[in-house]
Amino acid sequence: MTRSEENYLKAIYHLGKTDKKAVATNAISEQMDTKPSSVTDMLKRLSEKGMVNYRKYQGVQLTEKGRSIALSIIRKHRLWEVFLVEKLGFSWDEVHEVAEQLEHVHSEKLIDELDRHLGYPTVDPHGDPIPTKTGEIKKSIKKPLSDLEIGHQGICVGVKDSSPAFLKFLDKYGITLGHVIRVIDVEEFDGSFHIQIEDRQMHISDQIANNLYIEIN
Amino acid sequence: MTRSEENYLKAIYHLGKTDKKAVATNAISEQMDTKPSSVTDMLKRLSEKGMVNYRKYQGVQLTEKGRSIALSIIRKHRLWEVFLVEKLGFSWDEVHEVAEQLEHVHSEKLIDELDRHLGYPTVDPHGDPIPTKTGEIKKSIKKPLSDLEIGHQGICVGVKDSSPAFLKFLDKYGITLGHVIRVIDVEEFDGSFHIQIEDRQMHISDQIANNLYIEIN
DNA sequence: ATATATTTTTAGACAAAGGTAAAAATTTAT
DNA sequence: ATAAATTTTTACCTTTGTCTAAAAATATAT
Repeated sequence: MTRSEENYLKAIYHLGKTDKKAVATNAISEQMDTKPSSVTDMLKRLSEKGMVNYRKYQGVQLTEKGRSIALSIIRKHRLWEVFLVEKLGFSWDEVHEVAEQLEHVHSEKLIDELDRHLGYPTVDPHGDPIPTKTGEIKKSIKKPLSDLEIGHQGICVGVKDSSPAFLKFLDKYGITLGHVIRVIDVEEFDGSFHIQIEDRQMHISDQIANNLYIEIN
Repeated sequence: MTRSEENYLKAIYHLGKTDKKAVATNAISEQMDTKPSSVTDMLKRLSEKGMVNYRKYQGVQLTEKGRSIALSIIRKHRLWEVFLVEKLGFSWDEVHEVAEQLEHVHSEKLIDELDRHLGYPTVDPHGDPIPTKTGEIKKSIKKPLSDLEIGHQGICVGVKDSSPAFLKFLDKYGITLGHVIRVIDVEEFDGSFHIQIEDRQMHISDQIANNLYIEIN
């Protein structure tokens, strides 16, 4: 497996994980920031290798083999993210780029020992589940705050849009990863949210609520 | 810098570090396990980029820029080796291959934090010095046991030939990395060594003595 | 249902990094 | 000082992974 092949498998996994339908060439090209023609080339290569089922003009789906490799890359990515945050003091929004590189280091022993070193974590710093060695993965229990019903609560684990402006907003109002957030009420006329965050209460727009990911237990 | 360019710079550094003369194309090709023609191509590329001084048929030398990059790769390689041994429980002879991959991960913050996490080590698990962030490196203080004078001692830090047969021999006689070894006497007629290792004494052939690296303080 | 728009594929090119085989330069040996 | 041997380079080919431009297939709209 080359690095590029691994990245394609990962992209196809992420694009296909919600519904079980085939993933479109253009969707992959957008996700990977390459041209559709390059994607077509790679899909043929991956198909040759038995990693995907590809039918011209119909999109692709991962085979069992492809899915298993994709999950092993995701496992590595998320374990490294935990390492960077827990051991090296990175903040949750700095880890992605570095983990993108570390995930391609090949060594079974390395990842097994890293897992042990970290105490066998089950989620990464963004609240996403870490696949097991055998490729099992818990369905993500993360959803936008805006999907919570009144009275329900969860832990703030991430953001959808991580623009500097939004991150600055969170900082300003003291909203941090790990905080417990409960929906107290939703305004009828503008869809804004009245929330309890730790020991205080505040109002946020539905746009903000839609960008905040909450983990429910 | 591509991965391949980084590997060439590292190879040229290692081949050139003893004497200050230019490094030959064939030497590089042997070290990197590629063909001389491929080396010539790469030397031209590196020369374009100002990493080496290259004169046709005369070999290459690193420029300041090239040397500095080579040292930063070596720094990363050795810090990762320390990490693998100290934190993940690898043995000193398992780390090389994995460190070869990790050394190409690009992130200044990553390596700074790793250095801190490891307590700013100065040597890797083989006793080789770790270059500083600014590219200074202590001359290696490692030499074969056979170079020690009678009465002198040092710490066993590695082997020259790491064949399984030799490693098995060391295991059998309980010679381990980190042991203090002192030369008690050298036999005139066969050059064999009488040594003190930790709390016991033993006899080893000059061939063995030549294969054991000792660090002197 | 046919025309238009969009998506996907093909064809052909390029750069990186490698390889072969032959030519050129350098070194060594007589 | 030549001849022979060795080293290095050149010229050209291969694979990976990308791109552009044009052609083909599919989807959408009137």
